[in-house]
Amino acid sequence: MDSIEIHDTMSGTPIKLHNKNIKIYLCGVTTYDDTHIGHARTIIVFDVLRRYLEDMGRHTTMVQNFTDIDDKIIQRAEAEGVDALELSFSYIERYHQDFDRLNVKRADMYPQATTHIQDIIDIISKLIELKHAYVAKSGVYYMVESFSEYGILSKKNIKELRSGTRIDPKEDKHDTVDFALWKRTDSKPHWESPWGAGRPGWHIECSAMSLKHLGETFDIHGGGRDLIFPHHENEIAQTEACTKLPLARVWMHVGMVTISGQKMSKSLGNIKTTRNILDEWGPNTLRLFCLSGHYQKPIDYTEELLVESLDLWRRTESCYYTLEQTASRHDKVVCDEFDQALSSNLNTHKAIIVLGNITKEVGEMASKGRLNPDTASVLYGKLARIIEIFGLKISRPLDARQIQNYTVQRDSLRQNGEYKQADIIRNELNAKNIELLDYKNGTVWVCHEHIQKR
RNA sequence: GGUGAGGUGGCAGAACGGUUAUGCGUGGGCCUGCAAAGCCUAUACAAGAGGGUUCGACUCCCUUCCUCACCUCCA
Repeated sequence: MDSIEIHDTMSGTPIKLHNKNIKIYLCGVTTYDDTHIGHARTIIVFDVLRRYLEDMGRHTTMVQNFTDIDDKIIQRAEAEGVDALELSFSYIERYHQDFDRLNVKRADMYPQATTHIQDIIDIISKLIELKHAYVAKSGVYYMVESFSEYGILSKKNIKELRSGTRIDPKEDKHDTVDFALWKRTDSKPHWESPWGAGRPGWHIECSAMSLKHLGETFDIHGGGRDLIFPHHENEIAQTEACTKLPLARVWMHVGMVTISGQKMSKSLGNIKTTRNILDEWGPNTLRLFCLSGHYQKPIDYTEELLVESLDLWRRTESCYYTLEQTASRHDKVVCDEFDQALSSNLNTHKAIIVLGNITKEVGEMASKGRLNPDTASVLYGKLARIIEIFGLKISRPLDARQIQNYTVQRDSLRQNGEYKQADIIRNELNAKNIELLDYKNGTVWVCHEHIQKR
């Protein structure tokens, strides 16, 4: 399988990705708080996309930004009496802790707005020069009217947007739909610019950083659905006004995580943090949860869905160890159904069913004593590859040989009818998250991930 | 109001113009020294409502009702 197509928000159609090197810009987070599972979902989806592309032999370049200066960060810092940039820094650290635990591959680069101030100033200057932006008292604004394609991504028209907007008296922009590129201010933090001290507006950092690190046109620009407007629309206006070229070949947007049908958001106070879920359910369950639905659709957060994901993970662990201990070869094998699912718009929902089917198939054969080393080898190869692409991680025991010895020892005790002794060994292993599966043809040991829930 | 996505069996949630999605749940059974895990089997014959196209629609078209998201910060 060497082709993959992804649904493009701009055209509303699937688009094939042809390039050998796929350049991806993912809009990351604003660093004023811990991430929640909505963020995690988007990032996990892109992680799987990347892993899959790389498995196909493509090269990927992934750039994911941190918006580390913004009004919210400043507000939060003031409330806590700390420095805004230090606050950002600490949340970036926490971000990495969480997503390393989630086994998300690090992006090739994590550019930050505050380390690209000169690039931001440069692109604003160019926009002013090209008459797409103007300088006002309170700062520099983008002139939306000047960009004829404005609204092309979000399918909005300027007139309607105008009727809906409120005028902030602090802003002296010419048109209510115009948005800030540079906000003039003397309060900290601020940077010097040709238009006085201030800080960048939201949106412009992504234009500056994607242009700098990925070039004028790259393959995929992505993020959560809620970024379509205004964030991505404004990025298009900014970048394309400068380059006259399409910013991205494909716009890929991930659906929201909802709670009882409503979007998870700060204002509603229905947040589940990544860290919290990770502590309770572990990385693998959370990943399967995030991949359980099609990425374009919302996923409703429920404990039941997490339990289902956990059950699947438990079956996957058992299946993996069963195959590993039966197989004669341990190399990766392509699974067509799985690839078909992922290559058509990254249908992880379908791909997860393939995973479920493998566990079922193995369970069936093992329970009937029909699993032979050859079959096991093929299935092992498929499973191992799926686990890799999904970014799951099988837990490993400290001393596999010792467990193997105990298992053999217990077997002989059982054969001699010394069940009490045998059960002591089993209980000891169970206490260490080692489960013994007594199949017809023998016993397989499984090392389970320690998970707080259940 | 505009734009986009939806409304499927007890619940969650797919694909597809004509064949069992799948998972959970529920009933019964099997395997086992006992467990655990697993297996077998049964169970839903479902498509918001109303029209139309078709030999045939859950799937296409029209109408209508409802839900969600975005239109202000948001992954």
